[in-house]
Amino acid sequence: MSPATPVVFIVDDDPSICRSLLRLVRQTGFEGHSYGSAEEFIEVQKGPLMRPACLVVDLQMPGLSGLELQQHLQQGAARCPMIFISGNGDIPSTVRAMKHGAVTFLTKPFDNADLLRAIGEALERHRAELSSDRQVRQVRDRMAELTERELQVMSWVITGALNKQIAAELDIVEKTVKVHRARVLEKMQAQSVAELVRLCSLAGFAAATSGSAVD
Amino acid sequence: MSPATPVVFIVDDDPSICRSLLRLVRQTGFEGHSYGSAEEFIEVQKGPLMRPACLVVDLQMPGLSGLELQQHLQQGAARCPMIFISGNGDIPSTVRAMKHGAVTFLTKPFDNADLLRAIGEALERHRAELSSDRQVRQVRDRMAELTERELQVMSWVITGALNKQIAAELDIVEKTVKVHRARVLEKMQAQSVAELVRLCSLAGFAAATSGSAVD
DNA sequence: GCCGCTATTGGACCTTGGGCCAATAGGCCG
DNA sequence: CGGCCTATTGGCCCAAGGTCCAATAGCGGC
Repeated sequence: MSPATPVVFIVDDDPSICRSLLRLVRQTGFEGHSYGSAEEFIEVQKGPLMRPACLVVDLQMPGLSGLELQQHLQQGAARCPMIFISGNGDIPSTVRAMKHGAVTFLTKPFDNADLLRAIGEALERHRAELSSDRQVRQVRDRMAELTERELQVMSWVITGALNKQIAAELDIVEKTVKVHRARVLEKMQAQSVAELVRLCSLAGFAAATSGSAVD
Repeated sequence: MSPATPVVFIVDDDPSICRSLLRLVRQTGFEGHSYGSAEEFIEVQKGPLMRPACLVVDLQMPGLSGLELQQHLQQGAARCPMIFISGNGDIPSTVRAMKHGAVTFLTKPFDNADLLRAIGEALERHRAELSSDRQVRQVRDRMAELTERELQVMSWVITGALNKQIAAELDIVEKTVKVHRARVLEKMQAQSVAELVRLCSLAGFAAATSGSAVD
């Protein structure tokens, strides 16, 4: 929850653009780093980002293009919102970038205020994403400590099934279910079934074959 | 769940485009309707859409533009995915359309296959949206039947609070909480607290001041 | 004033959940 | 082979949830 300074990464093959943008973001109070190519950025920024960040990237560059960089990052660890800038971008590129989650697509020459607005939005988006990811990871970590049996029991508990029903389902005695259930709540650090349900839904953990009340 | 034929609305001020697109979508097996202006479409399509639908709309039109139509629909009942087509669209328009949820933005002349692909995606998206909306509406309807007191009790029940705690919180006797709790489960058609939690989270109903296990 | 809805409470009774202590059995590792 | 972990079960007991029947009180409407 530490308010680490947001960082803005700039990827452009034109050094003068890099310098100019760096100056702008630093003046605004962000940390800034620039890279002359997508490959260079990928090389340097391998691990997952631990603080709010965003990318300002040129569409056309020698080597990997902005769109290719976007695609590359989406399946990597260093995902973060991207802002595209381009001197002569086209609509198909814009559509593709936006469909893949770009914050915006600016055409040169652009207004500094527009870029800063976009950066603000990107950082905010990333902040929310990081926070959500942290929660999910935390829940997943706890879930990883469960034994296979406990996982099975949990998947039934969160459907609202009674211990008796779970016991029948797993072909064990009700007493055993109680033991597992208790350990599940303990390991998951949930004070109640309601909270357990919440945690599981947060982590995208599906309940066992349950009948939902809504079609 | 009836597999009603999907419908494609076409909004373009050029009658020949309308005719041509209508022919295309009808040939493909969809129902098609065309309108010569955004206003005309708005006038005809007031109520909420009950089956998969999408809009193919020209960016520039006399009167309301495609973007303005998009904005208008977003706060109305007849929301549905939009596909923009334009002879001379620009990147800012594209960005704006995409940020507001457009499926894609095609430039004339475009490939029929591209349009059909986009229509397919739009209809699929709308199908999912309709299904999700239906669920939410169903839960909301049930919730609307709850008395104020029952609503209060529910908001505590889904935090996992004990009847005793809820009683203290609302300054009533535990017995009363049990009565409300039972009526809540009945009215919400939930077989268990777990299911109730799920329903509430689906409908975006927040729990009472609860302490979550995740920060 | 009577009726219906809602909120509230009481009591009796049964079912469930959960904690505590203890024990057996299989599998894995040093 | 003796620990350690996991799964499993038993008994005992208490707390909490759920159900049925019943009753009082306030409030708006006919």
